[in-house]
Amino acid sequence: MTDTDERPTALRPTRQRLAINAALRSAVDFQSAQEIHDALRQSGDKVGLATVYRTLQAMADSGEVDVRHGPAGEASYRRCSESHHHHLVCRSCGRTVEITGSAVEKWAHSVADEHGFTDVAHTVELVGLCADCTAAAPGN
Amino acid sequence: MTDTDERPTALRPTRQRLAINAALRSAVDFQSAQEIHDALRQSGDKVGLATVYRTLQAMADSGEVDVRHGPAGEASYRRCSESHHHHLVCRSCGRTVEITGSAVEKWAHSVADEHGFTDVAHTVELVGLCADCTAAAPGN
DNA sequence: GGTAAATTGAGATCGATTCCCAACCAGCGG
DNA sequence: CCGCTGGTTGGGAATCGATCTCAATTTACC
Repeated sequence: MTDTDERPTALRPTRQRLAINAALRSAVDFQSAQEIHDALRQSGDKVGLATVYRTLQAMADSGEVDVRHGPAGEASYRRCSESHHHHLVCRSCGRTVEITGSAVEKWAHSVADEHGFTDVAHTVELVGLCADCTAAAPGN
Repeated sequence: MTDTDERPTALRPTRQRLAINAALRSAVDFQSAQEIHDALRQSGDKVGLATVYRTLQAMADSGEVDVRHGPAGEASYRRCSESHHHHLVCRSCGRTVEITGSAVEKWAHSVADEHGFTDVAHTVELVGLCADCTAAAPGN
């Protein structure tokens, strides 16, 4: 365990990774891994699909990007602000709003603490109908 | 195009559908389609996997159930309008504690309202290390 | 320049979900 | 009551996204 744990990111800044990062930067919306892969191809950067998935996953893991699942279950990625936040998603049009909720953070910590839990992470997702979709709602 | 309507579902209350509905009712948490299918089998109700998927999808579409996606991307279903409780899960031993948080409910509603969203549902999950696992935690 | 470890990528594989299509079942008009 | 009709079912094939395998390549570092 000498250097075992102090070696979290032996990540090399390879061209592929930089390209993926750039692709994420230039995108405004959530993109699926395949869309990114495709975009990369068109940019002239030859990157394997596996690499895209690996990199995206690593980035999601380190919190550099947000992951979201579409209706079909496929994951989409988008670079996000570094601060911890959650999402409010429209279940009809998919519009996404980043929200922060210090109240939730505190609540999560206190609840965890109350039960003796430590190192707690939390996932919060709000799903509803945005104003537009509410107005355009059929069955309503 | 003219399906909009007053004749949304010529859905027959078949035994399969009732069985699936019952399975959802007896479950407390989100269940994947396959889990439901499996549970149905054990209950003696022979229902095809395809039928489970179809029915679940129809129910999700009509808003009878909520859909959620796990880390692997698989969909899980839960009948909505039920007790809003959440889980505090130990990421090491899997111990689970059921928790409630009216504070979160309120927060969710106010945030949604703030952004013009309506009919908001929320998913909250806390993951951490329970007391025992914290004590036994390796190295760090 | 040379070596070891990280990284890549093409294709195989996996797992979840959907599609296909013939058998089925329920309601009902004859 | 009987057979017709259309929604429904279900087993397995087809899809499709995501992951894994593993040899070749690249990079870091000496």
